[in-house]
Amino acid sequence: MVVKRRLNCGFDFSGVPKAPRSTRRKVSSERDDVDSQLTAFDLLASLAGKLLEESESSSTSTYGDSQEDHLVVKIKQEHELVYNDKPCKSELSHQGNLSSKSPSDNTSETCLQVSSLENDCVLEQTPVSDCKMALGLKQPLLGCGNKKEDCAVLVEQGEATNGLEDGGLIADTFSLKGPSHESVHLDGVPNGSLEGYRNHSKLACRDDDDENYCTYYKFGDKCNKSYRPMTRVGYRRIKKSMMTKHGRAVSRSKCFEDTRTDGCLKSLYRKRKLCYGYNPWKHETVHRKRRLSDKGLVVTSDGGLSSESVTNSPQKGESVKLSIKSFRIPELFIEVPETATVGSLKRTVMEAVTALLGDGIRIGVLVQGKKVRDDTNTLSQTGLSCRENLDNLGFTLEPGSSENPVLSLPTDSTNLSERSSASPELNSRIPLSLLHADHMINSGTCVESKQELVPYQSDITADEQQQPSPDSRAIVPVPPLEPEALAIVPLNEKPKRTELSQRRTRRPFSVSEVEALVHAVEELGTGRWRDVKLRSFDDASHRTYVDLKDKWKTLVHTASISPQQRRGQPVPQELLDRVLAAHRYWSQHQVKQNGKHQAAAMMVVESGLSM
DNA sequence: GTTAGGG
DNA sequence: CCCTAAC
Repeated sequence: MVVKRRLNCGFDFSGVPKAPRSTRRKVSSERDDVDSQLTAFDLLASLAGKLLEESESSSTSTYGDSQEDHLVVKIKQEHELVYNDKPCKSELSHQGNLSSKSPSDNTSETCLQVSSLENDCVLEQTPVSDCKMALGLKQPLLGCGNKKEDCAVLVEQGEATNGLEDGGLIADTFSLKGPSHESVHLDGVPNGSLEGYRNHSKLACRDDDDENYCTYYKFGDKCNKSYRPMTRVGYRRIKKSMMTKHGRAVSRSKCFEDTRTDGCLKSLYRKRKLCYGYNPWKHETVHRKRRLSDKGLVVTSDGGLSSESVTNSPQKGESVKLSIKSFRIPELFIEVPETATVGSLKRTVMEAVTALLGDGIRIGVLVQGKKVRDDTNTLSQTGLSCRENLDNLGFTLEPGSSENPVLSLPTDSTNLSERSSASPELNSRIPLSLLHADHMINSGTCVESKQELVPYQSDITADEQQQPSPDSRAIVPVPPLEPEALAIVPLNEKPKRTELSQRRTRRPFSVSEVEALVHAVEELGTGRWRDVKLRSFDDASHRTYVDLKDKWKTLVHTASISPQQRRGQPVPQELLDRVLAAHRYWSQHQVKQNGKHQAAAMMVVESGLSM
């Protein structure tokens, strides 16, 4: 099996096949110009940054709460088969040795908590000092909940990285620790149980009302090889969700059962800043750990970027008070070789997150788990006029835009649905990735779905999806908490490309582009695609010279077949004739001649003769 | 990093 | 558009 790495993040690839350039390039370079998009998140981030700056001088923030703030990166093994029917203990017994708690990192962090009060968005600065990363494993956690598929390994984040290559860690949970927590954090906080959250002994197993949660450590090749799902021998997939955590309990909304964590907006803000060239994460406050397998590793995040735990305060009059406790990073798929270092893993996750956020994020509103798509309705009309309902209010950070959208996509998916013959309501629940981009493009309204670029999944969807088929974790944006969508998702279908390396959105060449291409090739020939790119498509960042080469290839083919056989947007015959002429000419003259003008002139003559 | 060609 | 090989 060929191991494929999806990111180029400075791994040491020596000895292993290199990842395709096209893939490695993806994360970092294909979003250069996407930051111009002003999204709600931008506003939020800007506000956060502003307030952060202002508060840096006068740090009078609420320290009390801050110590309970921490960011947790959860990684969950997607292959529940690994754990099913296997006592956790047996897997754990010989695995306590990776523990390498490293309280050396004294990085001080500042988290921002966002709350909206009386229509004014207030950012409370809540410094979190000493966000340690101790990538060590705590003692094996022997407890195991009912849902073994949820078994995960908690790993303290830190500098300690050695030994992981050999560890054979099955599943992990990353946790960003708050200052007051020396121990492992569970990724879920029992309702209202901060004490339990802090209690190490209770960390072993979360047993929520909603779900039992087993966390444990698992090491050794035995685990790796014995229980590896047969479907993906060479890979490990780990569900990972990044979320912020807060010690105190918040909403009991069923919608956010696994996300009752407090927010650290700063984290998002900082990620966002990365997109602008500033990389505060270089200081590594992100805590990630990896799961290692014999060949590769896939880290994914849990579903949709759903803001969790919206709390509210008693309201008076018309106003609505709410606070956003946390945001979650959308689905992330990462593959790294097990020979990669932890540091490179960090970079990988960093790049993935950056790429994700860099494409822009939109805010979605959920009411009782249902996505509210009509932006025109008032809150009261949406049913958000009372406090009780506010408990069911949620937000999602949705995949935003891609670069240079042809048309601005509406913030809701109604538009997409309308193009389909089926009912909008139904289609609104269809994972966008299942709506082929080709269809949308060829349907005449050339709107590129932004959402197909960066999918997300809701917690429930992600979790439920992985159960019937580990490999079914398609990168499909499924509206959060709309279980109906599950019936549509082909669970048995094995998506070819998940992870980050999604296929680029198809961007048919326009006639003008074809004309420019033909013109350039007429002068430069067919062996200088880089020059063609620089000459005529230098400003089209989405057109690589490989694209141009490929397009020329198809143009030649198109020009060679009968018009009846051609598909897609018709290319003027005049251009096709020029294509054939240039192709003929350069096939004979190669690229050796530098006398471009002369060559071009000769070509014109010859093409004239042939025509 | 580019180019060429198959998929 | 992706992937790989070759340079």
